Amino acid sequence: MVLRADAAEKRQHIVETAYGLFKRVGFHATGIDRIISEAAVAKMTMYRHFPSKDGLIVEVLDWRAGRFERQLDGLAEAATTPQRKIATIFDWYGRWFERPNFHGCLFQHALAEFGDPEHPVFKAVARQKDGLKRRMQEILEARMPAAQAESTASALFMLIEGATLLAQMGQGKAAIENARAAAERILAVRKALR
Amino acid sequence: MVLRADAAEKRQHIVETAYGLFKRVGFHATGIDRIISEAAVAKMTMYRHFPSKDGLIVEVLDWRAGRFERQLDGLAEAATTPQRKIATIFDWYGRWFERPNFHGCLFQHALAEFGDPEHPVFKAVARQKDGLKRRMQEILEARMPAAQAESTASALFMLIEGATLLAQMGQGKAAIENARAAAERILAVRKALR
DNA sequence: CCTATATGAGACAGACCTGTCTCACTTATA
DNA sequence: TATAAGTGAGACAGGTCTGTCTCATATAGG
Repeated sequence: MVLRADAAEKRQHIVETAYGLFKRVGFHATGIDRIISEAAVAKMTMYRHFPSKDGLIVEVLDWRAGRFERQLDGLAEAATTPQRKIATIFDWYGRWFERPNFHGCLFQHALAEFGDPEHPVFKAVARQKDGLKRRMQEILEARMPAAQAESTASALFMLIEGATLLAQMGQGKAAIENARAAAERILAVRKALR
Repeated sequence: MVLRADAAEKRQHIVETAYGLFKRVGFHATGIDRIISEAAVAKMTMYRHFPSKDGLIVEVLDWRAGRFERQLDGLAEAATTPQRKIATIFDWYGRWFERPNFHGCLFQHALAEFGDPEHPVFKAVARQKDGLKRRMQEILEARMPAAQAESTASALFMLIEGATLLAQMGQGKAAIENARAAAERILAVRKALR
């Protein structure tokens, strides 16, 4: 029972179309009818690929998280020092904030609409956020003890999430600059304490 | 044409009931029927007090923002130095995170569900967030030049918003500690540069 | 007492929601 | 060519949504 190539492509097309709508309109505010209409797909095609709307949301989030991780992996490869690896993450956010179709962080939005910690969407958000925090923590562990790396990564994470919020309110440019400056100070002090 | 005392109380009761539901359930996910049922109020009573659901949401946010500002005002009065005034804000968040009915920041959630900058709800969110950032900026201006106060306030704001996000994911205690430590370092460096 | 105001209860409209189902059609593979 | 998977189109069910409307009732002030 071979899955036809078309089927996989169509499935991915639904994911990306839903992604665009969820991002622009919101999760609850985006109806199934609108997703299938914009994707030019029959309703049953969508329901054959995904168990429910919530299931589709989780897949969209996981796909988006994977793309994010791959992009950061690529940037980290080119960076030589831990300090520069961290900088490339801030670079990524700085570029993201300036995109014309930037609408804030989809994971922050998902957390707002699905506040139940037992809900699969909540868990998908937690996976992505923990992934980013852990990524920075592991980078920092090359330069400081694990406990220090954790608290420092936590601070950098908070700066980035706060900057994303400011960016959604039209202050992205100043936010990423201030976040970067604060991060450099935190890291400089950490280094001095070593 | 005297407004009866009952009417004003009932109006406020609707606001606070809606607040509890929006906070726990979300904005789009909370229906009018549920609000009036929980408030034990007729539907027309609600629609006589508020022009629409969106109008009610804005009033809920403005009321919540006012309560927040008044609480911070009270804490700031007791604090002697700018440094301590800032600390009382972090204290407030630390206590908030530990509350059993903490469900994250209602304004962050509103921003997630109403992403259009022209929407009245978006503007209400921007007012609250700008208010917090400006509050910290004005405190810091007693100790540093305005430009430095702005970038420092921005960094503190980002730490707080990021900590709120972590708190919603069950890491409130560590988050506020790390945010406070990062803030102290940023302020210490700022002071040294003075 | 009498009148204006506020309310409770609930029907109602019109739209939208998720999810299921049928049926005809296309297309890849064996 | 024959078979089966995948699809498009759309009806359909059952529920929910916001917002309007009517009507009976309660109450406060003149």
